[in-house]
Amino acid sequence: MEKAEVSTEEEVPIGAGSAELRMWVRLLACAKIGEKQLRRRFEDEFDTTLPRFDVLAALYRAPEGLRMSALSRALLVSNGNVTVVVRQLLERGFVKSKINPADGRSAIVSLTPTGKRRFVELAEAHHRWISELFSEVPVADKDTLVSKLGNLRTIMNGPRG
Amino acid sequence: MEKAEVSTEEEVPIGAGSAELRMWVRLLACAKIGEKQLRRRFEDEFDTTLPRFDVLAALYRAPEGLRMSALSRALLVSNGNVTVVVRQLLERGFVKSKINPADGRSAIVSLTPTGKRRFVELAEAHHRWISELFSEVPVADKDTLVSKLGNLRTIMNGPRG
DNA sequence: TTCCTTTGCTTTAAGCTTAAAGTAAAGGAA
DNA sequence: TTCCTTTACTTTAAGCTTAAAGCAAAGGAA
Repeated sequence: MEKAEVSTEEEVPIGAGSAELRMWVRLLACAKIGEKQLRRRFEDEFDTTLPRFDVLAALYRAPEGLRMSALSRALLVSNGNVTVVVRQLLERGFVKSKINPADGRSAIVSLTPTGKRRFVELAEAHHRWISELFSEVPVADKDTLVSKLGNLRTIMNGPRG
Repeated sequence: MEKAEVSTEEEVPIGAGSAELRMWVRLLACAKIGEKQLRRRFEDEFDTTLPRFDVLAALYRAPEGLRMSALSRALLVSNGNVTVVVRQLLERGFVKSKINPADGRSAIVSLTPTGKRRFVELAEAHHRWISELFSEVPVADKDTLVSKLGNLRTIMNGPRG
């Protein structure tokens, strides 16, 4: 075969000229490339993962602890996923969990002293990797991207978010 | 309840003032929000997944077919992953695979006529969802982001990519 | 030919992720 | 009290993803 006419309107990659589509494809590519690097480095240098780091980071910013559902919302992942990742951190002694005295259904998760030290260690490396990854980006571009991506996120978080 | 919200950044954690870090956090948040929406819609409306769509898209742009390793490179995923997703599409009759006559180790994967029609259908919906998702973004911002994200991707794909 | 190395792909083990179903506490209403 | 609904979380089934190990063809070298 090899021929098999396409017949359906557009011959060339559908929607190739759309600014929205090109913006999305590029955004996604950047995110994937960066995530891939960070994943590999967390694995190689610290034997941990990005999701675990994300949980530690959220808890570091909340010294009083967070409920599971707050973690889920903050990290944009499902409840079930938080359960899994928090359990791994519990097993490693980086977080602790206690029943919410005000509501027997919910737990309050927070960092242990070991977990705090661990996060500081990971965060320094993380920051270093990010700086390195973007070291060749012109300062003006970084500022533009910080600003425009901030607006974009706000819009994407909107009603149809 | 209702309290316990976490601002996803600038709470004064480590490296809070860094433009690189803020850029990265925002980029990642946008990508996650968008992916979540697309995943749900592909599932709800077409009973398929984003990775399958990505493979169809790559093959649609290569009428002569692609080798597994070319797919892997194009989609930024591992070889093993391509094996899995291509198998699912084979089972559904959307792609076909033949041994590369020039090299008995490699296969050439390409769309079937059914697969072409399927992709056109999915791509139209995909384009519609993206347009909708970004409909409130000012045109100037879209253009800026297309441009700056293009540069960013080039840099990230660089030597330490 | 026989060996060795490289290359292309598949399989496997482990971990991430989600939606949906399940469990259980909370908070009322009757 | 008993029942009902909501809320918080966990479990499960299914699928994505990777790195590493494995297999087999290709392409030489001896």
